[in-house]
Amino acid sequence: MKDIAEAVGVSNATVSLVLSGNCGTRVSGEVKRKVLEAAERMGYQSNDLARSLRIGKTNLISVIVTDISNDFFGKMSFYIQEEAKKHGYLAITANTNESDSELDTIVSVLLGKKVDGIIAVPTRNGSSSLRKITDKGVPLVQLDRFMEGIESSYVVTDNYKSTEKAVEELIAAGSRKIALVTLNLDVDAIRERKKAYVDVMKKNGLYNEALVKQIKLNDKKASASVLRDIMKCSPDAIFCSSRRTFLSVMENAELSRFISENSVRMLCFDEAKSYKSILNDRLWYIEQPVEEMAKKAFSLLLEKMKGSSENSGTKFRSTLVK
Amino acid sequence: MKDIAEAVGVSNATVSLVLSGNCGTRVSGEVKRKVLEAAERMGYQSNDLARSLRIGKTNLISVIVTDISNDFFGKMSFYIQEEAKKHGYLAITANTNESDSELDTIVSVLLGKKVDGIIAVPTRNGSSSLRKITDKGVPLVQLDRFMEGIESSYVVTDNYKSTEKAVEELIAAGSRKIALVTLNLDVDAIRERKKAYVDVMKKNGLYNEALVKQIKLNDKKASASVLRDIMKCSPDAIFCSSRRTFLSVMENAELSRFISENSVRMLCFDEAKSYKSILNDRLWYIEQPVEEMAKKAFSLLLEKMKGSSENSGTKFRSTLVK
DNA sequence: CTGAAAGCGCTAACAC
DNA sequence: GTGTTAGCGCTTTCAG
Repeated sequence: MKDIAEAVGVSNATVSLVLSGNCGTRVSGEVKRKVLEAAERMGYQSNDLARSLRIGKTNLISVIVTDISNDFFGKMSFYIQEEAKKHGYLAITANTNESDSELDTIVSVLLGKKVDGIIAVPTRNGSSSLRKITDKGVPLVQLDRFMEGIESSYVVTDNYKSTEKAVEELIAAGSRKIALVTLNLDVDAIRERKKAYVDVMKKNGLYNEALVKQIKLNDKKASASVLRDIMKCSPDAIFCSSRRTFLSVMENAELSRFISENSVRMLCFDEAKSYKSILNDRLWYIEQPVEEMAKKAFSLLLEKMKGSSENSGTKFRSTLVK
Repeated sequence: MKDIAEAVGVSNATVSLVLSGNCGTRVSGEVKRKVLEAAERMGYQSNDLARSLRIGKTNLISVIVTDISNDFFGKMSFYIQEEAKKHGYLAITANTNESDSELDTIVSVLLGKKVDGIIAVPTRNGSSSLRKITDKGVPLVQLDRFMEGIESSYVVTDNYKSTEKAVEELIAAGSRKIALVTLNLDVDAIRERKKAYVDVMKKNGLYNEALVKQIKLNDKKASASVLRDIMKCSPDAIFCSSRRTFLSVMENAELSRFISENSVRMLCFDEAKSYKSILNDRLWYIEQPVEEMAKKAFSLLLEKMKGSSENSGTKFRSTLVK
């Protein structure tokens, strides 16, 4: 910038005014043209570090998810990024892999980078990390899951109701022995889905503990044996309470064969479109409105970044795709 | 930091020395302890903007890919991030969606953020954007594809040889009418895969132009009709020259049924493990050594960030998984 | 062992 | 319309 100022023969300040576009009529057209020309010619590249340091704003936000390889979060972060871009923000995605400690280090890094706001999927015991964010006065929006007692807005889906409806329809369609495959992940979203399943099954006199299977996040061997057990109780339908469990089921060769040979109905909590071509009508899935959720999450964050201290939450309704 | 200095009763400089860990014996144990205690108590959070501005280093690198929803690039960026973390860098991933102009704006943003280095998958006509990076003296490593005339190291796989071998084995296994499904994407990697296929087919007197199909990146309708055409020539094997084309094929209900009913062999350039449970032995895929590539890419970048002006390239060998 | 002070590149009063 | 200047929070010589 200094170089440009010298080259054109004006002051630093003038150059800054022109380049940052904050110069209404303050700078003469002549000078303006010269400055822009020189900047172009000299390949000027602004320095955001200095700028952000000075103005106290980075135009950087971050979305922290628990599993970036999960398409739901992949899409979510994609849409948030798009939305952020529209408003002049850069959104970077970070991945905790469901680990509290990783969440904590990520939060530290982000606070160091002076992000203007954070959209985060809380991990099981991540509340202290989240509190670090709000303590620093950095705007926060919780996504997909909700932790009480944190000064933040949130965006979630109605896990209980969506599951309830889907399982009821499964029963209405004739399924009786509906197995549940869930995850050893103690967060509200997963808990609610299980609860809805249990409630509906009990209400219909179909509940049987043997039908409930839990697979372990980081223990493939144990999970494989759990999956084999499913076949033993010969279910006529399997409800996978997350995409992760659904994929585990489908990628298990034995179980996958069992499903197609016995025309077992599948219900997946989360979009599973690509499997429609194999399972056809026997696959139903619960689709969350990812794009709207992303937009909402960003707009809530934006409000807070603009200075609102109000916290609000939105619970979205999912749809059952048959 | 100023607050800590005041609280403890020492100077700014001393606090900085302690907190940044650059204080061998320079600071007395007593003072050191006090400073650390005060920092903890007051919830000190360092400001990377100021620090980076001062030392001229951000410890931030970026990996620019063309399609983050593609698992190959997803894993790649994951492994690069892991590797970066080990060396004290934060790696952020950006997505060009194969667009030259998006690449260009991303590069501008990153240069503004003063990243210490960039690992990028070039888009078709992205050379001018890449040159902006090198012109600023920012270390660059090209990934997956290679563009001549850019001052950078690179990491790619041997697309030609891997394809050649795989198609030859397909023929050895008895396939005669091997269809090729490729993409309208004019980059070296895709071109080489096609060339290898054509060469091998011709060498074996099996080449037939009707077996070569090209689907369009952003035109689902046109692609669907192309896919239907494949069935007309009743191939006994289909070689998909990218994961993207493979998924298009598998997600097309008609074609997918055709494949299973006629026991068509499938060959996919890229890992496609999850489809093994459906296609079993009839699916072969070419697996690129993602993790090693990621590590190599980062280590090449690291060398350049440490000041080496040498450019080197590595071509990895893929393996055929049956 | 510790403090004073300059300066990274930029912006925004305020002065002219 | 344009220039001068202070200062964002930190590091790092150089003096003491």
